[in-house]
Amino acid sequence: MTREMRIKVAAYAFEGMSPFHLSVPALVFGQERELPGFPRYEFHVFSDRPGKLPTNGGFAISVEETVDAAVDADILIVPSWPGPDAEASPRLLRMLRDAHARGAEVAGLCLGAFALAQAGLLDGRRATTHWAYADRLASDYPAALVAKDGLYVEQDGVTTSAGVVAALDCCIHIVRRHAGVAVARQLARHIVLPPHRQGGQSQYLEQPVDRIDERDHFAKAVEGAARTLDQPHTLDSMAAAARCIRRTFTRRFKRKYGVSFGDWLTEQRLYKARELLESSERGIDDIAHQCGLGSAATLRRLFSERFRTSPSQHRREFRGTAA
DNA sequence: CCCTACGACCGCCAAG
DNA sequence: GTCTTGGCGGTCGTAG
Repeated sequence: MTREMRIKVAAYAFEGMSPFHLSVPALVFGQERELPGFPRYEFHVFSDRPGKLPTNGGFAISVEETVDAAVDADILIVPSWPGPDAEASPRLLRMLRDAHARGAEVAGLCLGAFALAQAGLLDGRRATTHWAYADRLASDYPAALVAKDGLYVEQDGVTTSAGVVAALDCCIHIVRRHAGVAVARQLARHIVLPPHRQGGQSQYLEQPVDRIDERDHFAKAVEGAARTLDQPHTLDSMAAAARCIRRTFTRRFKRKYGVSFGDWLTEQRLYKARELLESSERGIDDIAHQCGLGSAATLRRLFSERFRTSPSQHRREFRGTAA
């Protein structure tokens, strides 16, 4: 994206929506910023029925543009959605499909994922939504690959984000795609947010339970593994720590976190590896061992599968453009 | 390329 | 009747 080009961002609004959801993209895309390299966004809010739109926040907003405002948008955002059963208008569905087909970014924040799903954009793609509705999304749209961990998920220009606050992480991610890591980090710093929060929404799900029940062996076992990623963790060792049989551990883990233990462990290790790549000068092999990934070869393979770039390339990009 | 060993994963069913 | 657990066994992916 060149600096002179205006990037048109269109966000969908509806009656009774939460004002917070709309203000997240507005915060990121809706104002000029002094940051060097920050793209010039042009922010539009549109609705099926323009006019005065009551929100659930006790005040109304005035929306002037119709769905047609999205016809040439570079980024199309559905910041929220009335509910899993709400049906998108044919025009909105067409806009979503067309936007994706012409290469525009499409994002569904929080329940907005349901609108994207209705448009068929989540078919065969990784996606997420508010944790309380993740099961619903998965069962209503079996073709969508619903991930229950992670704050947001992006594939092929289709981005969905988890709970309410993750929308901000998600919008910053979109900026990162357009303007690079450095600009995204500056932006994040400007609006007071760690440059890239990670850890998955599972932690929000589990924390209250963990605090209430101090003797929850299962939670302790998982926390222990997360703290000692450099060490090997097998299902047997985890089961022993959780005081149950292996099969019970895998079953409980899958139910609580939505992914298998192995996949979760690898994910945690890759996050740690990326963190070390960014914040230390250690060699790749050293980092691989620190993260329990065994060897540099394994780290390279998994890293590129997960982040679509090599460890050294990631480090170079992060350094090269860092502010 | 195949083969083997091993661990992870998960469907299934019986028992509590 | 239901929910969870223990346990079996088959399949799959990976390392060597």
